[in-house]
Amino acid sequence: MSSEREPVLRADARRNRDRIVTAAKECFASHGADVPVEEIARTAGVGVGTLYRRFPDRGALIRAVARDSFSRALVEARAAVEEEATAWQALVRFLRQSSELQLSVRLAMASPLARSIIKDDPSTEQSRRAMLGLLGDVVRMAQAEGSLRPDIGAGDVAMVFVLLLRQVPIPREESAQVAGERCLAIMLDGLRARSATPLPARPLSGADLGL
Amino acid sequence: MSSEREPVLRADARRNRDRIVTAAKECFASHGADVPVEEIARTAGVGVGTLYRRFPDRGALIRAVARDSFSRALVEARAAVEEEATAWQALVRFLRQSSELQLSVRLAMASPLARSIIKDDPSTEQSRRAMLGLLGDVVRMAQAEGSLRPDIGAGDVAMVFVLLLRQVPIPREESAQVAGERCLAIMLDGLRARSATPLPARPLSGADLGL
Amino acid sequence: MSSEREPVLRADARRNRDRIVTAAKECFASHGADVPVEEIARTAGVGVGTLYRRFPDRGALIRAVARDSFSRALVEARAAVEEEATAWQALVRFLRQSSELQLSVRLAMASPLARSIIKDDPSTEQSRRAMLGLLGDVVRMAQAEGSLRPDIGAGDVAMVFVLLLRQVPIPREESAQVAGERCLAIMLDGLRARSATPLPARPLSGADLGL
Amino acid sequence: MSSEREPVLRADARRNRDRIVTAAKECFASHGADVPVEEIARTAGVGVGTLYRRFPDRGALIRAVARDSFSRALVEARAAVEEEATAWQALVRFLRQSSELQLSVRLAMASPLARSIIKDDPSTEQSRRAMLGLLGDVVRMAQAEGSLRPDIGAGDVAMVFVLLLRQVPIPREESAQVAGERCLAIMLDGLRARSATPLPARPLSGADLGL
DNA sequence: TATGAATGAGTTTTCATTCAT
DNA sequence: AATGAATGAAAACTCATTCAT
Repeated sequence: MSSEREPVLRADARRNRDRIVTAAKECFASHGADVPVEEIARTAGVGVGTLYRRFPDRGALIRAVARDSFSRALVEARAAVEEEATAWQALVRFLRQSSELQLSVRLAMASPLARSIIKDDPSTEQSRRAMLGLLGDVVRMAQAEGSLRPDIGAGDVAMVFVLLLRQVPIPREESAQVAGERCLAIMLDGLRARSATPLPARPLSGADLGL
Repeated sequence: MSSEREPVLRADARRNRDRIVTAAKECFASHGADVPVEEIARTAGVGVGTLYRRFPDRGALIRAVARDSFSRALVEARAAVEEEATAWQALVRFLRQSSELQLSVRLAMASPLARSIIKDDPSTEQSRRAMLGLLGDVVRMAQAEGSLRPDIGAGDVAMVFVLLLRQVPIPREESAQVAGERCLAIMLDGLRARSATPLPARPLSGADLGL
Repeated sequence: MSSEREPVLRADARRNRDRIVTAAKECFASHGADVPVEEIARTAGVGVGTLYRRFPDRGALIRAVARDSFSRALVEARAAVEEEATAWQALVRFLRQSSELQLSVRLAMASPLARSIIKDDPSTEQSRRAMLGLLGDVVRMAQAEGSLRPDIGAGDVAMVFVLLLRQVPIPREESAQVAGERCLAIMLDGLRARSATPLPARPLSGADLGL
Repeated sequence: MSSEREPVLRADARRNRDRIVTAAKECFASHGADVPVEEIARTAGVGVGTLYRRFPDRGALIRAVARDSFSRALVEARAAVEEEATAWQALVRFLRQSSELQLSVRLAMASPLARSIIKDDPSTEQSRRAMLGLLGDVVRMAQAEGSLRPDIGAGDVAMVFVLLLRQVPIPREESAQVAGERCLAIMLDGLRARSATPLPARPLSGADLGL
């Protein structure tokens, strides 16, 4: 679902493009945003030239990965809203299954360069907006059903969302799993309607966060 | 409080060393963990040669920055425990004033290399342990005074701590301030004793997280 | 009049070939002898594959351009000899209308590679010889009619010819026109029979110049 | 005599810089304007890094070579004016000893890129202007002494000058020598006062040629 | 000791040429 | 036969690290 100016690629070229984006995701995740382009090419099983034909520089690759991740996350978010019985359940699933975004966001934080590249990309921007809109709906519905504290805005949820995204890499697999769940549970408890301590200032919108 | 094998430097050499560490912090923060060594030297106002005399390689610099940040954070944590009236207050201050650690932790996440360097440094390790011990004390005290939910361990608090560290860079200054406060408040609500929903698994220790 | 082993091409293939040679001329002229093959293909409106089918490598293209230019120049030279009333007039027209050769010669000078390619091409070589023979005739005739100084050989005229070819690119169109004419006039004055100062050494033949 | 922003280099650095410029001249002359940077470095006996420290890209190198050549040519031109007995003699020496400029000019013509780089360089521009002024003086003096035809301007001489610069590379050494001399002699005959055929239009100034 | 010049290995990037569609 | 995608060798360029001044 990534689109740069795609003039409809030949089937094989399309396949290669996808393999490259996938490889870039993996490489960025495991070796950081500065992994040699050649390593990405090797992982994708193509020559560097092929990679450069599609992505003129590292920035284009970062953009493509971000677009891909964001658009997938959006798809998932929509599914959550549709399939879950209550708004609160949708919110929980939303927060829990944020993994699709993990990579790009981690990437985004990693280098100032990547950050600015992603920030300036209209396509990613669009996904971000759409997601924010969806989030706003869910927030309102959850507050209407009385599960979410009322002094909360979509921006606040987005922040929690982003915080959860950036899970610390924890050595032991099982611990990581548990830690993630507990963290989420603590956050959810902080978001629940009952028994909340009043928050400072007013509910944040996405705009407040520059989202 | 940074120590590599510090043979007590002459006053001016000492000054140089400090300027370099400070410059490195700034550069890492603004240009990422891969800023050219030369840029750091320029920022510090010294030649690369001088920098290399003190820090044989990039790893040494990263280590020094991490040590510096961790030790400052430790000092601050001790002050919090000493000066605050209740354990809960200490915890709040602890979580709120985590800024000193922000840079190194962000750095730590940025590149896998930096991560391993920091992980393997005994001096940072020591600060980390000390801080974890302190945190354990405060957790127990806060639970004893009934302010902190009982199904929480020092590891859980550490995770929340780290999460808060990685605040998203938010464009508008005021929003960033407010957002940070609200996020903290939500988390604190999630940590409060009253009205908590049971958490999954058991309380996490620092060891669980590899800390 | 270009021939490599031309097995008589189909009309459309022929058209393609010509478009490529023309495009190559343009590209060489505007971007130098090192313009990417792909740019030439794009200018010609064909794919690289098509270009490579006709011209196995850059050398073949250079050769083709040179052949084309030389053969056109030869045609023009013959017309000059036939149509002008006096040998001097033929010489003047010869020198003035050298533009057809401009490109290839500029190209020839541009890169040592191109130089050697052109030098070794039998077809271009043949045109060169024919032109030199023609030039020798005209020189003799002009000297016989008393218009050209006697201490001049075909080689000398060729040199002047080449010199005039390499007109400096002059910004303003009108100036360029005038400058060219004046330059030519000065040279012609230097070549005239009357009043010439004796030249050093002996008349040069084409062979002297490696032509 | 080349200057870019030279903050006074250390003696050894200066020496290296000069070696690089010299090597570049040689390499450009023998292998064209596209000779690999590494070859230039090797010829100069330095590492590529050293070359890139001084000259951030090929353009800087081209500029430096052009500056060097132009400024040397200027020095030579001044000497000619000072040391020769008559203006005509100065002019002859001027035209004959143009060799200093040969390389840069040939280079300048070779690639459109190089051409624009040289054209836009203020330092070279300055040398060009100075030389043009000098030429104007000599032209006036020579016309006053009755040796140079009166319908000639500094621009015309400059054109002849440039034409002579671009001597074709002639295979045999001795022929090249002779050919150059004869060419010069023919041109001089064309420039002489006596017996000249009126030239078209009016004397050209440097401005007319965009010089 | 401080400085910044030199080095060259590692990366990025381009482009001639081949080949599948 | 035409096209343009893929390839990889070659060239450009960067920067960590060493060393002469």
